Amino acid sequence: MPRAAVLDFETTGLSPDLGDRATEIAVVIVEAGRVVDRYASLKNAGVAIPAYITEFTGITNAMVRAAPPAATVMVDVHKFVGTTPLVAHNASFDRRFWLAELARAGLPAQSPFACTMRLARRLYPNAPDHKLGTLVDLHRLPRSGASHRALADAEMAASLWTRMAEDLRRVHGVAEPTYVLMQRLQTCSRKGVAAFLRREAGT
DNA sequence: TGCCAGGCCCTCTTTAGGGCCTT
Repeated sequence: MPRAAVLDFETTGLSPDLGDRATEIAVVIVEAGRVVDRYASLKNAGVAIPAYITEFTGITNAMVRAAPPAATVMVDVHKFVGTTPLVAHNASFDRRFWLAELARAGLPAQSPFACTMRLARRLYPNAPDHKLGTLVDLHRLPRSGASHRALADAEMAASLWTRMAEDLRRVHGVAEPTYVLMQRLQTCSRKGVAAFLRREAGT
């Protein structure tokens, strides 16, 4: 399995277009099915965190006030990720914040995104739902740290990504489940998944 | 003025609507 950077943001809300900001970021680098590096930091974006968000994530205004400036963190994490392709659970959410936070810091965004939620909907259509926590429990993957904190959620998404690559190999007979293959799989129609997998397995 | 996410994905669809998922 090729190198991938699994990303998770905690934020003040759902939309950077409405002024929401990232309060924490974590990136877990996976390579050959193993975690080989980690980055995590709270970020001081100079905005207040709504009480319901603090209740949800455990991240307080005092915690982000003591954190490095948002731009500093983005410079660091941008360097950390480099050209490694990105992965996130419900990537459309993290991608919007990734682009918005990089733009605010004056940094270019080049990495592609793959989405563990879209992949899971195709590989595990009968799961009770496709929330990250449900899928982690379904596959009995480890839960480390507090849910709804960036590093714990990034670790869980990384475990899920690795598990999906394993399942492509072991269950579906795909010899080499590359990042690009998984990115293509996530855009298959539901009816097209079986044919795609048969084609990739050469059967 | 008042309201406010957005993209995916299914279906009783495509001249649309509503649930899911992220914080």
